Amino acid sequence: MSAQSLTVGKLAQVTGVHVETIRYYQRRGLLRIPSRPMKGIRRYDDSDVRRLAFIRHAQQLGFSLDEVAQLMRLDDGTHCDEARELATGKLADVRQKIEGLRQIEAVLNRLVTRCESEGGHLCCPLIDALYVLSGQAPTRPPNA
Amino acid sequence: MSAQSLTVGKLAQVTGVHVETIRYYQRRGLLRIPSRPMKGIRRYDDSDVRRLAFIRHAQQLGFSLDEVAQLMRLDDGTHCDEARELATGKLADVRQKIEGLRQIEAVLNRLVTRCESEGGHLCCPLIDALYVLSGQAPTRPPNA
DNA sequence: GTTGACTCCGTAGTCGGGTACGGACTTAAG
DNA sequence: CTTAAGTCCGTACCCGACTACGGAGTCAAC
Repeated sequence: MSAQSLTVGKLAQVTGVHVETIRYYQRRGLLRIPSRPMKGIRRYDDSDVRRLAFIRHAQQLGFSLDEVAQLMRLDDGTHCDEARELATGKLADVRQKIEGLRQIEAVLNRLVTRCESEGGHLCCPLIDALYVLSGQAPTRPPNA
Repeated sequence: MSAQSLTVGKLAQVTGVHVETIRYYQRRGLLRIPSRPMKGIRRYDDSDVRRLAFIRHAQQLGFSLDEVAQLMRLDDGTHCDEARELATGKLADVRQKIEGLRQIEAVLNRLVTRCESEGGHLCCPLIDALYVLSGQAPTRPPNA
């Protein structure tokens, strides 16, 4: 059931990507804009379905749309090195994020545990700690 | 050298938080707005310095500004349980993010490794894989 | 008493990845 | 032939956390 000659609506349906999002990707240059035959409706095919899958997969691995565009431009079999470099960089980013989150996890876990044991009668050790906290956790916590 | 009677500029200087950001926090209700004596200039003190530190620390642990506001409202010693609940929830979030990133790391690592060994002559295994990738990685990859 | 730095305040813009709206058009079904 | 659904297109809006701008007022030094 591979797809040939789909309308945007159908393309959206089979890929699970909203019509507006498809148009957004086209504006961003991630997806071709098929010509419209005599002012008619644009038609999409299997290659568009595949491209949308590519975009989704790359996004799931943490690539931004700009990076996805870069990757697509490298898709001619002769730029394997560059693609690998991009992925290697992303892998480093991911590992760094994991490390940052682990530090956060440790601090948060310590605070919660302390709070549970010391309990809150007249003060909450957790909230008190937030005023003071030394620079253990990364300076760039959320996202980045 | 604790601070008393600072101007916004000085407060910004000692806390490292930009003046505009301080005003933004005030608009969001995270920081008090001292009254201005006879149309003069607003004065800040040590408690404001401490509050800004609180905000920064909580942010570093991944709390949004709305959550920081919540935490601050709980700072009277009698709401330790609620605060702990917030932190416990955040801890769960962080762990989930770590798990997601670990899956991403694994996939990315596999792709890069495969790409290195198979090398790119006429095709790049990495890019080819992005078209196909089965749903291994989390559906919500970046941030979230 | 003037100059220049700083403050106050409202409003608007930034980034990334979309989502929503609305009018004009085309197309398929009845 | 009409009507309803779907398409096309531009534009504006959303989130969160800021950042920038610009005019008016204030304050301290010289």
